[in-house]
Amino acid sequence: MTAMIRGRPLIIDTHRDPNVCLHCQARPFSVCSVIDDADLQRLGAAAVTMTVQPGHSFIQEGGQAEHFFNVTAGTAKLYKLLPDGRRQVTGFAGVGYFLGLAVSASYAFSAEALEPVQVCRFSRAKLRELLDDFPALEKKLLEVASHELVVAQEQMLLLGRKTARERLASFLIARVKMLPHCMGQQTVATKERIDLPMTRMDIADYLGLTIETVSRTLSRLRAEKLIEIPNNSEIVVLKHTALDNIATGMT
Amino acid sequence: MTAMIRGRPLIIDTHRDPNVCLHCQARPFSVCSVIDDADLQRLGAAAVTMTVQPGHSFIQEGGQAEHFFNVTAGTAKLYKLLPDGRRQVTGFAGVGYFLGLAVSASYAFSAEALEPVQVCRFSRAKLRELLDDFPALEKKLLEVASHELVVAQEQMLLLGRKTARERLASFLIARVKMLPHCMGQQTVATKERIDLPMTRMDIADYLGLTIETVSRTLSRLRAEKLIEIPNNSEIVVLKHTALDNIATGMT
DNA sequence: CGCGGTCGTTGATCTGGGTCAAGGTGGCGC
DNA sequence: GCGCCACCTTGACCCAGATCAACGACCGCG
Repeated sequence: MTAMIRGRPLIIDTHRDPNVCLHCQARPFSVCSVIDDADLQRLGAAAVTMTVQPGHSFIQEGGQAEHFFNVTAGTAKLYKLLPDGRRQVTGFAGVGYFLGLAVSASYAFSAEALEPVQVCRFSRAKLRELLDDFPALEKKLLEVASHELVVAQEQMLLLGRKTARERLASFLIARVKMLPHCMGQQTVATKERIDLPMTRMDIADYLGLTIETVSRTLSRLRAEKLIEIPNNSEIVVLKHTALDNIATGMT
Repeated sequence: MTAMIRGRPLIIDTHRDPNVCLHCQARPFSVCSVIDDADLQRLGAAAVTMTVQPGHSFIQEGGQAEHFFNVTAGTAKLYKLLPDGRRQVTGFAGVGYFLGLAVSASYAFSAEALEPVQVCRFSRAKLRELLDDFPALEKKLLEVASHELVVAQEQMLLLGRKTARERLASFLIARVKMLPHCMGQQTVATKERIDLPMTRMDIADYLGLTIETVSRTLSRLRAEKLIEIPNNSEIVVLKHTALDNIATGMT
């Protein structure tokens, strides 16, 4: 059982149920989905679960890359810094996200919890063992990495060539697409509610903008009745297709 | 032997030496390096070699992703387009570069030859077979993909947060780093000659700038005696460390 | 309930890099 | 050799988004 001690950055869970993985709600969304139920105990034995409090980091850019992580709850931001403090958020890691793929000796980015984050931590050596024993896991990781690459290229297009308006629209549409798919018909006017665990500053650093531009642009989209902003951590997409057209540069 | 027919975009080599891979000069730089000499014939049999003339594409964004490619000679640019023609070059693929990692049904980017490019082409099915038979190859691909991800994150930092001057400096330093390492001592004043197979337009599209800004910024670096520009396809780095400081935002 | 602090919004102004425009340059074919 | 054409450079001006500044909204705490 995980001890939930407030005020400490990391809480490492020492008394583990050998069947944690079997009941893990993150499994269907993560690389662990390729491991059979029968083998899950091996996986569980190799991992340590950790809780990271908001604002605290569990990966530091440039630090020794000794571990791999799998997010099982919450959201973290991944970012790189320049010496003078300029920040680029390279992504947000939600449930199921696999972190630490960088094979070099040190991490290429930092990871900081936005909400209380729970992760499974694997040592480099343990992961290697698992990969040798479960080729399906290695295949899955290659698949995940390939997908990440596609996403990264899309983000390069955004950062290099899109306007502020297009960047915000792209961000909102991407967030809508990662909502648990509702089964009902998708109409043009369907209300889609997005949860934003990150601040405006994080969004700005993700989109290569300033906080003021993010704020102004969202205000304008609201004035145009494309979105609603019920509160700072929620946005409702009112006109999905219109926003999608803006996102893809068709407006 | 490869027929070198000018004026056609793609030349597919049909009469192949079963030992092409054994003598391939690109092997040490490519994923093929993990395959034993004894198994190289299998690899060679699975591949078709192709020559692509400058200006011609061998991968189209959105097209059916049926093949994987390994560059064995020349350089290609990889890019994504917006509907109105805005372009983002996501990378340059030189000798040894493995292309097509995207596991989805269609390619996420286009690839166009800058110089005559030679590639080995594998069908999706053949590659899958090879991956199943040579786990080392799969490991290597995961390693390559992970490295690509690190590079992509670095490029996001560049596109999102660096100034034009820092972008050009980063580009030049990255090019210097991929030169065949000369064994001599690296001094601050060491002349390092970079070959640029791409146009200023390609560089601009890679760095998220316009052609004019690239030109102006290079002129300024030349005026400051940090670089020399003997001709349009070559740049000599005169002050590596000064340029490196600019690249990393320390100036 | 008031206070301080963080986060977000909005307005005024500034500027790095984009846009528009006008040459320069060099390689290639005839 | 000469002219064409693609590529590059340089200058003048402009604008999207950054910067600077002020204020508002919300929340936890004493």
